[in-house]
Amino acid sequence: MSPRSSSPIHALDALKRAGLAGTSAQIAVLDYLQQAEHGHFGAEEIHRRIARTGERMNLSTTYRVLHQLVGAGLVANVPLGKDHSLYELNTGKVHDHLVCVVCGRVEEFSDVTINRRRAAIAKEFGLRFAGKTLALQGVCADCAARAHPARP
Amino acid sequence: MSPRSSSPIHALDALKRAGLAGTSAQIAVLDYLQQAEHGHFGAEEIHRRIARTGERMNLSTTYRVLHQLVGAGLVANVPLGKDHSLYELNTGKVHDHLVCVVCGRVEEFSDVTINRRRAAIAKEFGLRFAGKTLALQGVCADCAARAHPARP
DNA sequence: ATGGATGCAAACGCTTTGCATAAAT
DNA sequence: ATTTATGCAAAGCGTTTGCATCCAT
Repeated sequence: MSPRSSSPIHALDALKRAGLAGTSAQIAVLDYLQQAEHGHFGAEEIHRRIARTGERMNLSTTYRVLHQLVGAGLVANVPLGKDHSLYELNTGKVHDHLVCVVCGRVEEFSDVTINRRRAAIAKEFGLRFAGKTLALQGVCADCAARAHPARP
Repeated sequence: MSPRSSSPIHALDALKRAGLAGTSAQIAVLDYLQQAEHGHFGAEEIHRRIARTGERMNLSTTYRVLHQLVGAGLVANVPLGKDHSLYELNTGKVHDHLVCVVCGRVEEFSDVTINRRRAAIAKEFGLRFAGKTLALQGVCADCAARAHPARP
């Protein structure tokens, strides 16, 4: 893997620009999410990973920070189905997700046709658009192969 | 309103055909969902409404029955966003939902273009399609008007 | 000294479970 | 007699909250 080297300064910058205090907890969370761009994580996981780096932080703080970051528009919380919602860096790009129900892997995609229809439909129903949830669930190729090794 | 008159016999029929026992609890739940076709309800709500009819049923039984019905394909559980999932009669028709984040109203829609793109994308990613979640969230016309009565 | 951020523990809402009872075949 | 469904109460899970403390301005 080639994780872009840690960028706590960059994170601090972004936090300040977003009007947040830039506490060490905020930095730790945002920094982790930035390193793992295009990664999708549950709050527990984020917390656990940060704890591993030595940073000592309470889980409730992780939740609180996550809320702040979402509020500030730096992070997005994506509902991926029932009882499954993850946090990701908000890149500003509209996209949706594919989720493997076996291994939990998450991929992103973006489809202009879907996006257009989606907007049109909301308008049609007089819905002042506020958000969307689109996740395709299924079994990814790897997991399918693993389940039926006979027929790869 | 014109609620099609109660159809416990029809419900029992459907249950038997689906291989379920057809207990009074199962009948009550399915019947309620059938009467309210195109309605969307949380487990609590279903339970409460049934209780009102005199039928005495425990909430956990409601959940268990709901599971059975979903398993049998008679009912679908639709995740409508974070911490929001409702049960609806499974009519077999593919459709998605619009949700008003203010009043909670749920509308259904079905868009062939979206459905097609969705299938194509899943295939493209090698995802053996298993399900989808699409809900558009926003403020419905009524709630918008209520919020800004000056500018209807 | 003021306001926000934190840890901790306790509460939360929704859902599931264990177990003993009851019903149905 | 065996299986299946039910009620009840308790636990579960992920998340949120109250409160006292801590930190930074």
